[in-house]
Amino acid sequence: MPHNHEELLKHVSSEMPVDELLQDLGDLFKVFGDTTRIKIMYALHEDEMCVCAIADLLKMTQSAISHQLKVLKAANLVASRREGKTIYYRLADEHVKSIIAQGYEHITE
Amino acid sequence: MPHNHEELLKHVSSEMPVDELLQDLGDLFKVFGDTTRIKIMYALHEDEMCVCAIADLLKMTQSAISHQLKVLKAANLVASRREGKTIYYRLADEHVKSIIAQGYEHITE
DNA sequence: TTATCATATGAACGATTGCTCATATGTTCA
DNA sequence: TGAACATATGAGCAATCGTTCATATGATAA
Repeated sequence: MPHNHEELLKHVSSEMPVDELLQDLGDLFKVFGDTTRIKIMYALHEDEMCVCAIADLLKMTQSAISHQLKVLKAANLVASRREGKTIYYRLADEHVKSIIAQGYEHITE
Repeated sequence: MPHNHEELLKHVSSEMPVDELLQDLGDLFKVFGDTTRIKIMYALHEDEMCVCAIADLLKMTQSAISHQLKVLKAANLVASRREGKTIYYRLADEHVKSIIAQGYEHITE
């Protein structure tokens, strides 16, 4: 007969956040889970940059960068301001830096 | 003529980590970027659990959980110990908790 | 207005991902 | 040894993802 975890499950499931929140958490980290987006966030670490500067820096097309900035913005990880034709992007808040910093710590042990 | 960012790019690129590290960072967060894996890590937040208990908790097949645990283990996010037929998984270190906590803070503002 | 620069966006395509299903491996106990 | 349990794994498939390409939108200056 398979073994029993009723008590454990009762306790653990009472501590689990609701599904919607866990889904949102996954969706947030999914945004961090791409090298291009990580690079963009790293580039914005110190100062705002315009789209074409980011594209130059990463040696990628303007379109690809623009698509990814949209993803980052939808997740509230970057914000932007317009100045004439140019649009400058910056990190939206300090969470971005601390999440990346924690990840960095993990992989560099 | 397109506008110029030479100075900015020179500075920013000097501050960028090497590509391999940025790739590793992306790969790490990719692991966090799935609801099933987030749930598993949350379940292990307080105590170790065996595979079938996790499967019961999440109402998913043993196979699906086992596949995901392999991913988590490859990323050094969980560790395991055997006790007879049963294998117990636990969080590998405190980084898991702090990364999730930072993400949690971000989405709950 | 027209030309040019900066950025955004939609469709399409190849690559990756997460699950299922079937089966293999490993452990215990009779 | 054989049966039952716990877990792992490989193949296959649908769904998602990230890029490219073509084109649209928006702003500025002549």
